Amino acid sequence: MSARMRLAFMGSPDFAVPSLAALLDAGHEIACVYSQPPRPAGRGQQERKTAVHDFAEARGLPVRAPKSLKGADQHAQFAALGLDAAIVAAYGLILPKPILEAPRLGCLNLHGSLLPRWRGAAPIQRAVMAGDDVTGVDVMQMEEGLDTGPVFARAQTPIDPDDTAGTLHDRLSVMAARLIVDALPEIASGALTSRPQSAEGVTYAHKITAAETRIDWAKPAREIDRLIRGLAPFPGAWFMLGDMRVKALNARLGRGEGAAGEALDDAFLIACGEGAVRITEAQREGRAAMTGADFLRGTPVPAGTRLD
RNA sequence: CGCGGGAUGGAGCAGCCCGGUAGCUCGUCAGGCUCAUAACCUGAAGGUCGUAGGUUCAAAUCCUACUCCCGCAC
Repeated sequence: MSARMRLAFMGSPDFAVPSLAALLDAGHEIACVYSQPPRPAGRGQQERKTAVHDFAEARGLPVRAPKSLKGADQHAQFAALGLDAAIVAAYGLILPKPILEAPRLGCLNLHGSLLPRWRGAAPIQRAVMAGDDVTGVDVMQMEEGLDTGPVFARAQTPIDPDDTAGTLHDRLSVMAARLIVDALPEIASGALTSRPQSAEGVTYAHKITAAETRIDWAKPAREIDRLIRGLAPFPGAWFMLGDMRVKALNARLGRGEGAAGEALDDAFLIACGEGAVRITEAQREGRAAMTGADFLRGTPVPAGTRLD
């Protein structure tokens, strides 16, 4: 049994939950959980706690949800925890230098890409959208730069043609959990040392903007297929079917040529600027997501239909 | 109380405005045909139309409250 360490866990969305759970299961002491503050979100603008926040409370862990970590107060409170290390996973806040340096081993970040590729906010989605054939998770020593720190350990996984950001996200979050639990004792003992990131191959995974989620059927099928899978299940790539907004939540490359946006058969094969894609999962506004076949049963899209 | 859509046999939907025998596309089961690359034909089973009230001779359909789900916005 490895040494029990005193940690802080800093994370917000679903991605981070398995890691927190794994650290607890491994017997580490989680002195405090940091998460983004609850915000009005979802329907009705209800205040919602983050996934990590909910999980931490359910496990009886103390939670802090400051709007920012700037300021001497925050620094002092954090330092007072007397940590061995802080594990950071998709926290969503910049950590100032005093925070980074407070724990004995500093702050370790779990990042969903093979650094230095896809530094930043949306690495998983960007990897799928770019058509990468492999990705992974890294554990790195955090520094002041954005995901620039030296890497301790990494786990890789191929991106399959039917992967979506969602399937990849789930896989990577589990991989991240295993990775940090395995690496932590070795980092503490010095058995594992970090390597600086390569200066080459640096890319930034910018946040997804609303503008890029609309499908432009004039683009090549290859790109549209990746866009659909990269934005699924959230926020979803979409198009207009008449005056109805429809999200395409999964797709695969198909065969065929035609006017961009034209349905080439009755089974959701849509012509793109070059080639065609078959939509295999879709969601109409106000309705639940469903398979392409189910969607078509209630909302036929006969050959010749034009999508926008 | 941010805006909006939805809840109808196992799945996806129509019907609701203009109350009056519950329909479509599938699936399932049985039989036939026969080989199909999300086959075809015939027949059958399966629904308290989200919940609770109200109006009415009569409510899936009109009114009220409630529950759950989803899209946008964030």
